[in-house]
Amino acid sequence: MAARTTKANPIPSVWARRAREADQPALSRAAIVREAVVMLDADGVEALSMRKLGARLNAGATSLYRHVATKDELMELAVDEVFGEIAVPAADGADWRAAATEAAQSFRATALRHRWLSSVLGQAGLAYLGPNLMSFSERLAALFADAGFPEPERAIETVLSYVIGMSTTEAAWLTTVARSGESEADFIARLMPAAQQAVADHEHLAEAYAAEVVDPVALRDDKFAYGLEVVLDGLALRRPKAS
Amino acid sequence: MAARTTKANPIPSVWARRAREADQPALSRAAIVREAVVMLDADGVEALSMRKLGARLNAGATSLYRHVATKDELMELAVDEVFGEIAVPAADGADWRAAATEAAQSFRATALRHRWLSSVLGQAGLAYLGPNLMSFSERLAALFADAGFPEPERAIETVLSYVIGMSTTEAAWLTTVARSGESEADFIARLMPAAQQAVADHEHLAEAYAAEVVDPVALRDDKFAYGLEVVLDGLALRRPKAS
DNA sequence: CTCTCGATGCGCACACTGTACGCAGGGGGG
DNA sequence: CCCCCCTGCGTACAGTGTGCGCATCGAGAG
Repeated sequence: MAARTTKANPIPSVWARRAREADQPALSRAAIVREAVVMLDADGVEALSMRKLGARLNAGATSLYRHVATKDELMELAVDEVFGEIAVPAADGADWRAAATEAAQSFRATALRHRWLSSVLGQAGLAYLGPNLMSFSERLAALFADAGFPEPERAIETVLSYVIGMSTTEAAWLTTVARSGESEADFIARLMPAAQQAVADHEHLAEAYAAEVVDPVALRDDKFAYGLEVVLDGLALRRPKAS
Repeated sequence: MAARTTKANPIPSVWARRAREADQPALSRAAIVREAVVMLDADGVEALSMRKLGARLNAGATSLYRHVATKDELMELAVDEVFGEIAVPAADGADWRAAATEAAQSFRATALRHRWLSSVLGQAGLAYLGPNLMSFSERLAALFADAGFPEPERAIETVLSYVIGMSTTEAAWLTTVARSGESEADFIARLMPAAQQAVADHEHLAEAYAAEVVDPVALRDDKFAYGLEVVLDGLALRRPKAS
């Protein structure tokens, strides 16, 4: 029956001819990447499969491969996509510390908003050459060059390493918390007995674990800011004008 | 035919009864973890499967599950295993900078020797409570407490974040290089044209990419040492005795 | 000695993954 | 008008982690 059409339209030229294409902007690399980021944000890196992503876009899994060579390439694109969210202030020369702090905070916020980012970076690093990553680096370079650092890349790598390391640790922690389904404070409370026992015969650690955590979010904010100040102090010592 | 035995011994009580068990120490959690680390080192994190690991140990895939609850747990154990390789000097009070530097270098060396470490840390963080990770943390805490820092954890987290971030980036880069099959210098040489083109209209980046890389290994060593000095300088400013 | 029991290893099966391949259909250029 | 190329998809394959139940074996009880 109906030898011409395989299954979609029983009769050619009916009411809703290609109605789907009208409301869905078909399939495009941009739409795929956007939806992939949404899925990654929602359920983490192990929950993103080509089949599920295709289904979300009203498409078959293998259709995606017309726009994206491979899943790894998709991840590269997703990484570059979220790098576009990081705000690096333009170099205005005056207050490089404030600018660097703002950039670092923006990076951290992005990494915590997209908790899969760090783990993907760990597998592929910053070796990508995506446009957003490029302009991110360029703006950072401009900032530190403008501040008078003779080797801006060194400064960038130092502060970026700190920010990446701290954000990675935080993101991993928050992922663990999220998997438990509890609030961060509840999770900590439930974990405390086990942790204190594990730490019992390590005197310095026991001391560190003794304090009660009242506001975990503020505590993490503080830690990040503290370390950032340390790094920026160390860099300030190396800025020619200063000494 | 031989209704009793399914397939292994055609005749009971023959010459080589249980010969295999004699030379192979059976299967144990320790042996599994050890071999898993070997496989991870050799071919990276995506090449480790329970089937292949089982085969390497003359065992079936599912036999491993008698000793390890899940693959994730195996990875936790592997992480703790390699944390045992990191050498943190005992606190001797005098030269905390030298001790911290040694610990940081040892961490980096371990992370580069086991390049899968960073990517796993990105997925699970330092939330593990394994014994080696515990004593690693304890020794670090002792070191900084002995140096007179009032909040040793803050100092630890700062320097550790830097070290993790830098090591992660390096490990990811080295993994990319290794996949190409070329030496690091050759890979860089081959990449230069593409990189310089991608960087063409970013003036500060172009400047940074202009220099020729003659000894990539030494360059990476330098970068790491530079950033580490920056961080330690920043910490030194906060040590009570110093100011 | 026999009998039983707990620990260990393993084959099978299931649901799921990334992706190669070749076919169908529709829009744009000759 | 026809043709061709681009896009989407169904099928298929090799591989994954792991639950389940059975076979085996060493040790201890009678």
